[in-house]
Amino acid sequence: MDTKPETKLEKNTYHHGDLRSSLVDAASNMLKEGGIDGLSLRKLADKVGVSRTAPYHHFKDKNELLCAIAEGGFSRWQQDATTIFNQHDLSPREKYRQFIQGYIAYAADNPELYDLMFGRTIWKQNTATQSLRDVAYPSFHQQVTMTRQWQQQGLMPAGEDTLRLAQVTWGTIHGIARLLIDGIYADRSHIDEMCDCAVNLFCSEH
Amino acid sequence: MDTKPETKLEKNTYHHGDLRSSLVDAASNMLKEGGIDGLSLRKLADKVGVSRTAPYHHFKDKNELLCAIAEGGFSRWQQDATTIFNQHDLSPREKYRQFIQGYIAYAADNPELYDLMFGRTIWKQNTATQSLRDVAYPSFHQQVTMTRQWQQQGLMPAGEDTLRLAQVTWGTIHGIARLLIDGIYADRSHIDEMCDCAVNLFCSEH
DNA sequence: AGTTTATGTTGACGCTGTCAAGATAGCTGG
DNA sequence: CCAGCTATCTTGACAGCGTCAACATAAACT
Repeated sequence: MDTKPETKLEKNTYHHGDLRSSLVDAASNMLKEGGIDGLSLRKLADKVGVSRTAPYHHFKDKNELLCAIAEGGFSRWQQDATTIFNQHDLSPREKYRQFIQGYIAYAADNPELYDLMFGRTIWKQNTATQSLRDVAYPSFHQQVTMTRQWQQQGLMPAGEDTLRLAQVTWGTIHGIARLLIDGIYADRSHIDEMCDCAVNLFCSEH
Repeated sequence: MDTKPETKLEKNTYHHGDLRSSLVDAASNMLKEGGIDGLSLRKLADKVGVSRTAPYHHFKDKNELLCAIAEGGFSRWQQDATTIFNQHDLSPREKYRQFIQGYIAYAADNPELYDLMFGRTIWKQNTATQSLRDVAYPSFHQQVTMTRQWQQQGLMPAGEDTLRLAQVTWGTIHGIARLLIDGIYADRSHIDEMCDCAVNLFCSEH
């Protein structure tokens, strides 16, 4: 409600006190609004109530700030994913279906964040922070681990190489997610049907 | 070899004569080098040998120029695709495999162009030119037509809704292509194996 | 208490896309 | 052939961007 950055009381001190996390929070909101290009360090500093270059004492450049935001995105998705994965009362097939739906729902609910997490801005230029890598790589690797498990459960063809199978299946849900958040699949009402179709293709048993 | 834009002879006239297509050509090269963000209208004008704002007499803004480049990309891919599709001596399964490989090869060979053609810059903001739509929409639709044919040939499951099946299969190759060109799948040497794996999953007969 | 270190500020630079206004050349009609 | 119109190209200007350098303040440590 305040325009001034007074989270508690009297914050008109010279030092902000908690600028770094305030920046990440505000930047996450700005990202949600206008995407990566719409996230301006100058507007961000203005919104938090500091001068233009204050953020540079907490992030080397815009890329480091983006990596910090992405980090939060991976943490939150990791939570969602494990929640789905710990529903032991579901059949493997149903659990896989819910995983796919949850994945795409996360992307559809946070399109700009997903674009940041899995887009070229960070990975193509190879500018990921070490701490981002520490969160992201396990998330990538988990896809392979889960695929191996699905193969052992007889859900997915055991004959295929696990890594290739994981690449293709993740590629599928990533591709559908991207086509949605990039505005090519405009109709969001058929997500569930697409997920069902993908499950039918990938999973043998009914 | 020339720094001056003399394609034939004496072009030091006030009017360039063929500026529009020169711009699209040079812009396509710049796109290939530095991507969408690296494509600067000012540098482009400089490279072609005109002033900063000359391009604005041929394109309303940067978006219109990007749409013109994308248009060329769709035309060229359409040619590649029909070439593959007209190889009547191949089995349906082998033809599908080659289609997938050709698709991903096109993306991998022209990563920035592919990003432009199927990325959010144009489609998310809904800023596609009419003439771009006229080329792109048939290309999107062709995916559905081909899928129906593959279903009729018994290559793909006839029970699935054609549109959903097309969305999922295209999503798959699009997703793999994106993960490659966005730098997440760094190793390009396993593309063929991934394509084979996808074909195995999607196609019933062996 | 004095010095170092962390943090915040103002100024400046070069880059970007794009609008406005003026200059030039080619086309079209009398 | 010449007047006028229009398409094209020019320079000037503006706001916005990321980021570096230099300086100011406050906190922390010796």
